[in-house]
Amino acid sequence: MASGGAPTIKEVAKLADVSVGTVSKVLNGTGSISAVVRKRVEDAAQSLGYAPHPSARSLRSGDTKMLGLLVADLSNPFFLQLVEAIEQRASAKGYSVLLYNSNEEPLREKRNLQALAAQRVDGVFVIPTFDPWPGRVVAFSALPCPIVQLDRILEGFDAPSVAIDNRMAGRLAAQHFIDLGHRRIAALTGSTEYQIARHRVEGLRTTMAANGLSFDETLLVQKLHTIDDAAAATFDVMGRKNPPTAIFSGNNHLTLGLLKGLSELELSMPDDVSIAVIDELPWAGMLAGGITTVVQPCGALADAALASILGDIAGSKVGEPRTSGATILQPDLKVRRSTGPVGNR
Amino acid sequence: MASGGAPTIKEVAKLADVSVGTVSKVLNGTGSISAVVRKRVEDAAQSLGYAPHPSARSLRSGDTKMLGLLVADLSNPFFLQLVEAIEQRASAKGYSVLLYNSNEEPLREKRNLQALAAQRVDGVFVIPTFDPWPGRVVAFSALPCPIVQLDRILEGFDAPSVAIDNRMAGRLAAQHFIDLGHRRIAALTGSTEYQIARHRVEGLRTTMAANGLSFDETLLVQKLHTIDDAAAATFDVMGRKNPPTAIFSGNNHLTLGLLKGLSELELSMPDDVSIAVIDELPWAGMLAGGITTVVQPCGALADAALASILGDIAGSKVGEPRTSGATILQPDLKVRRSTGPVGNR
DNA sequence: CTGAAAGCGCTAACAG
DNA sequence: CTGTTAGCGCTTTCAG
Repeated sequence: MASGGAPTIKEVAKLADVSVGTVSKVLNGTGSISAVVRKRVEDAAQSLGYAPHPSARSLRSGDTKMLGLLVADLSNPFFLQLVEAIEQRASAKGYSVLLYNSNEEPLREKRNLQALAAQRVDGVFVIPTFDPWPGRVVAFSALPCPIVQLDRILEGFDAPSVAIDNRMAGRLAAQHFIDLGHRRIAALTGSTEYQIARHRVEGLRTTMAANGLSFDETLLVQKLHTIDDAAAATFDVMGRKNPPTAIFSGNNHLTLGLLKGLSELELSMPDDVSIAVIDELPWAGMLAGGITTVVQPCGALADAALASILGDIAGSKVGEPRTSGATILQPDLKVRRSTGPVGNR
Repeated sequence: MASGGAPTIKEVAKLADVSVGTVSKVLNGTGSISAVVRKRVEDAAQSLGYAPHPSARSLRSGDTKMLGLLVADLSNPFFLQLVEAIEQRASAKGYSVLLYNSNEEPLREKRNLQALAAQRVDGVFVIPTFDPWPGRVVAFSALPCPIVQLDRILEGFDAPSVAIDNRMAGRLAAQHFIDLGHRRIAALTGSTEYQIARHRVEGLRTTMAANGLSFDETLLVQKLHTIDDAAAATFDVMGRKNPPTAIFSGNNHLTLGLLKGLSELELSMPDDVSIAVIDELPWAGMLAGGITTVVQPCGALADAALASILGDIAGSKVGEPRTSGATILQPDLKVRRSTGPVGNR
């Protein structure tokens, strides 16, 4: 065995009896090369199993063909779907994905960002953690590459973003409930200090109002965080003398608590109460009939995010300013058997 | 603004009024440097926000500080937990993780492997897809870096592996059932052409035998793949004149089908039937009482896998042969309320 | 159309 | 102890 490591462009050149420059041109399709030489080079590269050394390529060309993916919480099924969709599309475009999970820990997000910044990736997708850390927006802004925010949009961070119309998400659920005759609707939601939760609740409210209904504010349970929070809230509202006939859950996490609460109360859907939630729980199909869900178009979100990054990458070459538009896609209501007409009680 | 790009070692050298070699030594802790110079260099690097260019570093040193993670199916909650555990540990050791999802598609695994091979990562974790593709073992063996197989072990692929004792997993479940008085035990399992499923069933069988019981082979439903397969199998066995009092599910996927089947049959656990399954479903807590589960020690698996890779990386420097031992860890039975004593029917 | 050579940023040998 | 220098493998002018 002659050489220990992987074949270099030099060896290809020697085998094809041309210069390294020529090999590079052939393999990159730059410059003009005669057919015979092209063939010789391609054969030589093929027979040696040559692949260009990424570090050497990057060092010259300045790009890395890698994209960073900074996820607030991998165990959130919705974020995971986003990760899957992005990985697939990035791969198809010839990019590799560097994955960082923040696990909803601000400190971890900070460290991940530092690691990412040192990596010289060509672009970054970020789903920010819920809780901020000091200097976060500044740190994100200082990234020397295109960045796109997904789902959660940071206040004051002027970078492109891709998310759904969260007001519409609330509206779809509310209208569905109303169409089924529900009037007493409860809502479980996170802290409305954050845009997402606020918009979702706004959607509920405006749709109720548009139908001439007023939202019973005592049935709006906010600032819920943990699964147990949501379960407790479920206990609370369903235990009142005049309980709601329908419950809305504002995210994946709270839905788990809602289901847990209902299960412990031995209430069944939709007979005892109708529920509609935001974000698909992939395994909810095991519940007979499934759960009526406002689903986000993960594929389209990933497409838009990747387009934003790649457009920015191309744009940066001609010195264009970083685009910072907000892409807003529409969610979709999937009606399943957790919701039914009111009044069988 | 003077320079457009990120600061280089040269600029640090100029600012600190030393040579680039000295800067390199200070920053890498190699060679011996006087305290004053060290301080000057560190300050200069600090104030410029200098971070070494990874491509340049890699080109010289030959390593990339990146690890590849080739996952059969990201949407499998168990694999996802493994990914989370590995990412966390790799990050802590200063490695970045390149993620590739095969989505159980052999072709995608093949393409991912090619991409990975071209990336010159320092090591690879692989959870192979269930179905093979022509030349798979050869392709994996040709990787020019340490590799470790996780969970699924490829027949004929002589590389280090980390997995649990799958026979023990079957034994734990069987013994638990038997202790509760169950005698008619059904099992849902994948194709026993694969080691994992085979070992799990073996564990069931030997434990039954050790307790003087014989396994009713008509209650062993093999070659199940989809969720609907498992649901149909559940319908089948529970619909017999003499149905089982307990059901075992061999993996995450089949558990979903089992739950779906039971839900549609309106059978409840553990009153109508006890169930015990392999692999945690993170969201199963919403089912009142949870599901009795044989859990795999994800953290320990990740630790072992990383140690194997890093050990191999260190080893390869002194020219040691690639270690190819199989690390086998023990699973753990978490008893919850889906199992109960037999005979309340 | 093809070859020669510079140099991306860094590390490691070798001089001093 | 510190500086100088030769490349790592590749792309890209610039000559021919």
